[in-house]
Amino acid sequence: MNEPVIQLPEPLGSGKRGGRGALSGAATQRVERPAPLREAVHTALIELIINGTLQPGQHLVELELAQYLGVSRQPVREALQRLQTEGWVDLRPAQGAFVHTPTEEEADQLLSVRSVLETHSARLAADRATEEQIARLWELQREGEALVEADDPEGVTAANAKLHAYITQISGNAVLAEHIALVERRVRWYYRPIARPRGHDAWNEHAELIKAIAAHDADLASMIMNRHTERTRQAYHDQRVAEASAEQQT
Amino acid sequence: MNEPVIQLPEPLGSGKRGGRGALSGAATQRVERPAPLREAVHTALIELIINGTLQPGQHLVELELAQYLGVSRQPVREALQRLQTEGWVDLRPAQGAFVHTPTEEEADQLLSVRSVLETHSARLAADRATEEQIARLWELQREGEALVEADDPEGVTAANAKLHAYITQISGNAVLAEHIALVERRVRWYYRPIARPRGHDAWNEHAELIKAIAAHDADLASMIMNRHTERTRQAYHDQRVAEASAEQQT
DNA sequence: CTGTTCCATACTGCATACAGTCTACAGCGT
DNA sequence: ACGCTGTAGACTGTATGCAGTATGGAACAG
Repeated sequence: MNEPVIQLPEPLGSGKRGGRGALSGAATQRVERPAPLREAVHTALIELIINGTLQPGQHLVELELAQYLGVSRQPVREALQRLQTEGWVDLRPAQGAFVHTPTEEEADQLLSVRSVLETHSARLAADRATEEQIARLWELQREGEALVEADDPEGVTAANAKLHAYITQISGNAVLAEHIALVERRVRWYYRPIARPRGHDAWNEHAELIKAIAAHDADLASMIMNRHTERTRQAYHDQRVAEASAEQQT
Repeated sequence: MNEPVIQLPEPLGSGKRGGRGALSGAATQRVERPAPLREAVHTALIELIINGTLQPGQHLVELELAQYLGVSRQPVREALQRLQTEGWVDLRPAQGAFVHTPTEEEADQLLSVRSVLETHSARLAADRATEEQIARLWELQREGEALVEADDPEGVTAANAKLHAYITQISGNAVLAEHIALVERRVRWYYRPIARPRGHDAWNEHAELIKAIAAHDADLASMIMNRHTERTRQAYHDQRVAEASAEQQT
């Protein structure tokens, strides 16, 4: 009825019935549990949603996904469960899974929550950062700046995520990190249609932030991060508005 | 091997094979989707974990749970998936589900995250609260105070949760509400062993908070909520310390 | 031509079946 | 006595089967 016409690099459950990963033989010293198929399916589906292969609102038929990914319905269902709690799909009883449709309001709320969490993370990071970690921050900063110069939006986005993730790591609060990661991925998705990341100014703000962390000035770091994330949120807003008015003129 | 010896009020999937809820017949105008079994299982398991029937570290054997709840392994597995992403259980590949073991560190991190989120929620609520909502807040406040007077710890805890939840609702940020709810339930669990909620002083703080919200003073409301949640965190800490030293003397 | 009813089909939700892996214990060797 | 190896049982991970419901379209009435 529908026609996904989606291409997969490799069939996830590669032939073998037992479905154990290809690396079963390599008996490295570590116990190295073979990752269950559901994990792979989960990852694959997020990727498909983020890159737009699976469009918002689209009905995800379990059997189709299963065949496409080369597994049975079972792992697919389990992955869908998790995707629902993470906000990627909506499970409507007796109807199945639908790719979640992000609303403008929800995007704003996500950015707001992210702002709060990241601000707290910056505060904690300023308290705890070691010299070594600060050095690493400057390293990430230089990498980011280089990518801005090279005008590589994809790279800049990745570098940005990396820097923020590292700050979160420094903060030493795993629960906080989990929640940020959850929000972060969804933001990245919502954000995608209007992709173009902020350039020089964002990274200037990063530099300020790192300075504050290096000085262990928690209040300042927190303040800068708050301003930083709120600006991203504003940029999102402006873009939407611009988009809307552009649409009017068409 | 193990002996859960747990008693269930009623068999979840009550006989009927199709497993549809008992309210299938009542054809009210609304479409009233029959809630899937996995939902019921999910709720039931959280309850069992919170009330201590399922102890931290315990191995959850799917078949046992299934039989106990009167369903098959399938809905149990799906519920476990969700429980994992929500932090209630750990799924070890090829070994199964184990009730998550809360560490002291993790509890502190959760309280910290909750504090940040609730603080933000209070700020937003102060901005948006309507007269009607404020009236409702005072109502909840009175209920809570009454329960404190009546020395009903269970009731106080519930009233507390209700008040906080309502503030979150007023804030109008659904994403924020989700995250708070996620953290909240785990906190309640971790907190349980040292249950006794703070009494009068907590509710005095609530009153101050509601006043600030009623005055639409976002900064003040935010400040009060921050102090309030941090105190709860401190209370948790003190209790742990007291416990530890008490144990020493034994 | 429009609106309604009925039916076929597709898909979900749940249950069951099967294959592979982990664990513990018995038996053997040292 | 102690450690190693082999084997049986238990449990997970995955696949398949089955019943019930939602949906779209055809047939029919107005």
